[in-house]
Amino acid sequence: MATATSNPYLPSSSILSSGSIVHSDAGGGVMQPGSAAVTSVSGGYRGDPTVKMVQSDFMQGAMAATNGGHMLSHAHQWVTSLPHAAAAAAAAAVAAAEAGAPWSSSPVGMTSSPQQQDVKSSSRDDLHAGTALHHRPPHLGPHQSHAGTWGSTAAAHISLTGSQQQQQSLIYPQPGGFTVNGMLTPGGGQSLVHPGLVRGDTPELEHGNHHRHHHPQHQHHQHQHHGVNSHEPHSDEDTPTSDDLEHFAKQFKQRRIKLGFTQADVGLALGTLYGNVFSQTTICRFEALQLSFKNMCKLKPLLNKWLEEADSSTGSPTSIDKIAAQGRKRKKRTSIEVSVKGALESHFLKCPKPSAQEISTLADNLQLEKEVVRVWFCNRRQKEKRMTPPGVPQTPEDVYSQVGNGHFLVDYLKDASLSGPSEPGDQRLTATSSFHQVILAH
DNA sequence: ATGCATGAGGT
DNA sequence: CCTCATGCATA
Repeated sequence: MATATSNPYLPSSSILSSGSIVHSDAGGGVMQPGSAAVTSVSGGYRGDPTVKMVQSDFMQGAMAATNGGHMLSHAHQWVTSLPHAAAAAAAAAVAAAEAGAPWSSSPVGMTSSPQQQDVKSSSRDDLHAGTALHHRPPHLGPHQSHAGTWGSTAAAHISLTGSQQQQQSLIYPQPGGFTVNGMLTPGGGQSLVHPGLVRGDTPELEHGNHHRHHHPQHQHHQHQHHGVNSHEPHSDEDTPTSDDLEHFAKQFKQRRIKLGFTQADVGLALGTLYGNVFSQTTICRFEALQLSFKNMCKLKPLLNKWLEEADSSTGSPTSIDKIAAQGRKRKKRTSIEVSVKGALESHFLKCPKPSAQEISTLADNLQLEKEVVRVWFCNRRQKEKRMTPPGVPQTPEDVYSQVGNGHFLVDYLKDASLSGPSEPGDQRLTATSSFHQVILAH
């Protein structure tokens, strides 16, 4: 890492267009009128005031037309406003309206737990003291109520499925006991971080060992509760099954919550414990089984370990450092309008892997940067490979209802035809264990 | 909880 | 350019 190139990301393209109004399309329309695709701004980091721009555009909701190629939604303009001097206010970003996709639109009762992670805003250069953010609730907890499955193992070696091999061997501090969490910052302690230092490693996982190519697919057998205790892949080398993972994820989440930790806390703790920090996002995705099978396997041991220590920690607060956000220049998240998403979705169904040229054309039609479209497809493909299909709740019942109004899910067939050998080895693995599996009609 | 993004590896 | 693992920024 260490790419110190600071270079503001400038959207060069400024397209204009006619202002056709009327947007709004069914689908959810939960956005503020007027702004369709917005790119929210974000302050510059370090002493680099970036240009902020706002793209506003209006469009009509024309979508669906897959081939026709006239689903355009044109018109959008970029407004650039230059920040000058300390921009304190500025943050305003706008709102994007992406809302859920058709299939995943499940309002769900999200637990709103305020937690933010990270504050950045140093207008000046350099660091500033960290802000205090946590106030981790005292984990009171009666730890160890049931050691159930994985609880007993004293030390889970991180040997996972062979995905990650070396890597975190360096750090492995705190042998027995102390705290696992680096959270619990006792009011006020905060630490900064050394960017890039903590994790000097590369998660390399490759497909060196191929042994877990059995996609469970549709197996709806739930065998849990082995009368006695036996289950669980004895933490050593064995590839967990989807069921195992599903289970583990569930238990994990439960314990975590019981102990009073947030996903972010855990991610941070993992970093201090093993040297691999993870974000709230990753933990969240793990719990929701939204990672690839391989990735799940890789993370499980780590989380397992954390869990063990977590409930054994008597509450000795050990503060540690946390990672700081480094000054990086990230392109502002582009919000793609619902109708545009619909169009993309349609194309995706036709062709998950459009050629560069096709992407260009599409981008042109939709008036998005080509890169944006390319990335969209990449992400879309990734989604398709996750363990838990998007939007599928954890309960079978809901699945159906969801399906009812949603539609396509997985299906997939291998590809590898079309341009050359695509898809290295394997990697797909859909299906959690008990439910779902495709519907897809088209 | 998720959408869009970045980057490391592979081809 | 893709795939994959991850995460910032958001809703």
